[in-house]
Amino acid sequence: MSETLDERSWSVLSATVNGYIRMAVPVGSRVVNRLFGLSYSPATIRNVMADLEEEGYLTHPHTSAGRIPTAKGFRYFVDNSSFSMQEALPESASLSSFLDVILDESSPLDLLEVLSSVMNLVARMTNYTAIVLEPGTRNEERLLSFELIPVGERHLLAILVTDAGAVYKRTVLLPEGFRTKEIVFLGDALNASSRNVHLSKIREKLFDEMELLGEAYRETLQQLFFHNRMPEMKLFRTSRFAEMPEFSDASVLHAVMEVFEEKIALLEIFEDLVRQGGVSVQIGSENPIPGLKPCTLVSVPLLNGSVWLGSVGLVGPVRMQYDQVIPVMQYLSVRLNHWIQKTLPSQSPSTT
Amino acid sequence: MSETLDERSWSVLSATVNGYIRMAVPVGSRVVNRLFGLSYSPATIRNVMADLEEEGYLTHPHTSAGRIPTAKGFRYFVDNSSFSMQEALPESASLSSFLDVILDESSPLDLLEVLSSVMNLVARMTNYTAIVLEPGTRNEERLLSFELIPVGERHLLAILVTDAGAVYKRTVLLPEGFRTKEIVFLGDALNASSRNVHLSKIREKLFDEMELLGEAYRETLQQLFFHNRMPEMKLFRTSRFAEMPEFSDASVLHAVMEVFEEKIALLEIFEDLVRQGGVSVQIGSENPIPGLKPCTLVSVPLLNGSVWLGSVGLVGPVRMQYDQVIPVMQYLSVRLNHWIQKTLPSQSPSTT
DNA sequence: TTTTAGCACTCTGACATATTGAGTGCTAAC
DNA sequence: GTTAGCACTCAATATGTCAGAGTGCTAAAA
Repeated sequence: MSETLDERSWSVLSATVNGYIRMAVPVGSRVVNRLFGLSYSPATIRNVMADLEEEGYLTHPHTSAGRIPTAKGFRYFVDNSSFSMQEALPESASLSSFLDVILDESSPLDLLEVLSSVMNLVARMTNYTAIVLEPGTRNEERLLSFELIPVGERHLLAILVTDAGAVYKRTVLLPEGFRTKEIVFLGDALNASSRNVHLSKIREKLFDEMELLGEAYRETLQQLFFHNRMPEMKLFRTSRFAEMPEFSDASVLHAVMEVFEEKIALLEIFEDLVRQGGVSVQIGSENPIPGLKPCTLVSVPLLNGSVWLGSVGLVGPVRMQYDQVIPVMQYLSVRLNHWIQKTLPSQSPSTT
Repeated sequence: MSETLDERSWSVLSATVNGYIRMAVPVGSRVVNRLFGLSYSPATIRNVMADLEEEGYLTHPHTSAGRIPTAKGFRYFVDNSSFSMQEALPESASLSSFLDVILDESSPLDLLEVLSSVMNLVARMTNYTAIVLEPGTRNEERLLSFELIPVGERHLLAILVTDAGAVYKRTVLLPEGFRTKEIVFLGDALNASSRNVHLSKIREKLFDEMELLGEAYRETLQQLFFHNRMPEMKLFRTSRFAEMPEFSDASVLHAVMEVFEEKIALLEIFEDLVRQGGVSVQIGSENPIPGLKPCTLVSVPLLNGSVWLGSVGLVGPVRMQYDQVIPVMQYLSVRLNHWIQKTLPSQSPSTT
């Protein structure tokens, strides 16, 4: 799709990108020549850079400044570099052994918790902001268990477990004169009859049966059975942004922080990236959120078969250490998805 | 304890504090005279200000600048002002009706969720950062229900409900050759025998009984019964700090953000403030966290009898709109604690 | 005795101006 | 095709000036 650069242009581009990533300052021909040991003189490099600028890979903040890679430049760099785990991250061994421990099948299983502790470590290792996302209610889930537990005099706690390992809970006040026994009985019946049935099916069935009941019953039943779990998103080390030079402008920083706080926009991005699978890299304005324009988002969806269970991601400045981040995320993608497939009950579409 | 200011000093101090809160800039004698309609001339006010400075209520950034209140000045101001809800916050009516809806006893009950939606609104109304804290496992809790639910082939989901409305859950892999039935039976027995008993008592009892069992059993039982819930802390609108002039210095902002991220330090503060009860105001360096020195924390513990269920708080710059924040938090203290006492099962210390 | 007016003084912040240096683009030589 | 040399540009820094806000002090007024 995109044209290919010749050997010399590529070496100049990649040196420029690497230099900018390392120093956060426009890099000039001299630096590229000296620090990266290119065998061309600064003058030649200047010529190449001028060409690269014309083709849209580099820019110029002002006449007498060095070059800065554009989004296109970063994109080309990312697409044409081959990153490898071993040389990238000195702590890669410790990440691997950490995963060995935490993904041990004998340890307690809670997706959000596992992902959180993993990404907490990754955030610390890479020095970028990590994201863990667990989407909200998904109708593809199947019921594993439904329990009603009386709490105090007039409350009932409903607990609903699905095959995705999700636990939904909700406490409901029973209206005056409500017969607790009846509803508990109904719950038991549901538990027995609807095991392994998709949640959406159960809802349909319940709606049909509820036609016969009175208003008060209906209301309470709705509350007990139809919980929606909100999507859950956790962020680690967002404070890093306050240290980075490209966010020294308070308004830029504020914009990013607001994106992190609202979460809805991020959720949508992750949703979109699920179908893509594998490691996605969105550089700068490649993502649709305005406040996130100065950032790059590297993300990985987690799937059990075709069911989306969650996503993990890393956010940093466009000037990100791609050579570290991408191998780490590739590695995580493999390990985590493997673990999910091995540990969670598989979801064959047979009983749909 | 602290000396009392005469009428005139007080009016100058309070005008200075109010002016500084409003404008975030050192206030001079002229401003105090004009904008606050004091009947003294700027010269007199200067004299008073010089006195107040000597006594430690005000400072001077440099010779020809206006005055800034010290922490002591703010403290005196807060202690000696009488704030009232109605005039303070124009949206107070909407807060009140929001609470009417969300604290309706017929709506589903989940402390963390309720507090979160309330403080989310409060953060938006006051334009400060709001905190909601639910402490971790508390041994004062009593068991309401214990359920074991088989998940898939070899997993067991343990769900433990306490009278504080807390739900603990944990999924455990059963070792090879483990007799599921036996352990479910054990769970049922516990459920029947230990209802309304304090968690700590149950643990002791279980420890005693476990002496008789083999290693594999012990391990699994531990995992099933002894969950610890981590403290849960939620923050709303932390991004506000990026907009405030006193945090335009990136390192100051970063320090605050790190405090918000680590959470442990904040947790300790909230723990300390529980015994104090009611609305606590910690101005500037009155709190022990270095990074939070330029901030004021206003907090309220939530108690069911003598049991600490959670806390809510607001964090802003020392230059905070105390006349808004304090009445709001007082109001919240009353409404939320009242709701908790009415809604949650009361905890009499009889079965201790 | 308390309050106020007046005045000299100080310091910041804004603005204008010079200076430096990094880096470019171009041309001519290798 | 590559490189050395040179004139040029522009940001960043330093220096200097000036206005304005605000103080502290003293002496007069209440």
